[in-house]
Amino acid sequence: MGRPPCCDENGLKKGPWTPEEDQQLVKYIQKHGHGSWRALPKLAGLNRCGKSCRLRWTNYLRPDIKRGKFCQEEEQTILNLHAVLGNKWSAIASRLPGRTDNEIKNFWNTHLKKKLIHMGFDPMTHRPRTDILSSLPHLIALANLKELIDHHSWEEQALRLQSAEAVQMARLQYLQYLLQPLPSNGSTTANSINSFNEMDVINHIKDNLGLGASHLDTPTPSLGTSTLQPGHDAIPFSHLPDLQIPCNDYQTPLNKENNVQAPEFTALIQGESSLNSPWLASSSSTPSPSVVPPMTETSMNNLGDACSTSSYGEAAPSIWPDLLLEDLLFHEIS
DNA sequence: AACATCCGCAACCGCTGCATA
DNA sequence: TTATGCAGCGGTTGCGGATGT
Repeated sequence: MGRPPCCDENGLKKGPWTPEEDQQLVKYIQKHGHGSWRALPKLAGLNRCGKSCRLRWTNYLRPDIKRGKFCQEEEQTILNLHAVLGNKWSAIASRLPGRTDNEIKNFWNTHLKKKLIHMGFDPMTHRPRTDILSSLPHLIALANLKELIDHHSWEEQALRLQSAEAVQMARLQYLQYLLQPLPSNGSTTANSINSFNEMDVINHIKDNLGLGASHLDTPTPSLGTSTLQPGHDAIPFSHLPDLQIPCNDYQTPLNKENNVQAPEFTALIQGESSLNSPWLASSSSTPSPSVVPPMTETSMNNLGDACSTSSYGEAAPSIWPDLLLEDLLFHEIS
């Protein structure tokens, strides 16, 4: 409370540590333990503040630190834990032996966060982003998810239920899109759904599905074979609590009332479910060149099929973008 | 080859929570 | 109960190397 920064005192050294300083610190701690961090620098003969010494030790010099790249399992564990705990880096680090909170935080900020964003997820909520353009990859992934499930007997019944839930979510996204303005490019007017320019919508769909003009401009399907490419990145849904934990009252990640000792949580943080999931299994054996699985003809159909059997559509307002997108996504291409 | 930009990481800063007097 | 000191945490910064132009 109102204390001056410790390093301001007496011109204590800041910045990168030299090998000599490292050696001095390690030597002292190995001999005496760190004891009081505030007292340590003087005792160890270092011209540093205690805080700096503590950080250097915990983040770099500690003998049990594991160095090198994060493996697939570690990455999945971080995703799982972050979905539950949020930015509680030290809590996450405590579940990853040899990794420091700083390292995990850096890895999150430089890799995982971007990855989730690219896949159409909000990195804070781990849920699909609410604007359609950024969530298109997610919708694509959902469709592929269903396709995948249809070709696996693996926990089929349970996953079908989850798939149905996911598809419902996709439909919700879709509706949300209809209720949001497109980014303005001069030809559209914000906040007015009736003022959407038809070509804008079509172009956005084209751009974001990565489809050539022919796919939308002609009725001939040319999306290639309908196989899910195993080399592509795993769908990250396995870490989503509502898809993985049989828990109806899941709340926000930061809600301290979550019972983190529940067996479901234990399974979650150990990545049991996700490690057994077919997409992780398929991706772990192959490098992941692309974040977004490709949309295939079959996955398009699957998404369409699932949506056509849902009751959600009946409640949707009957407006032209609805029909247009239904056509584009579910009928025209197939 | 030179310069600009991007990226990853180590370290710092400021805040919070806990222990203690 | 309040003030103080400390350790720990999370956000942010800045440096150096890698990559692109």
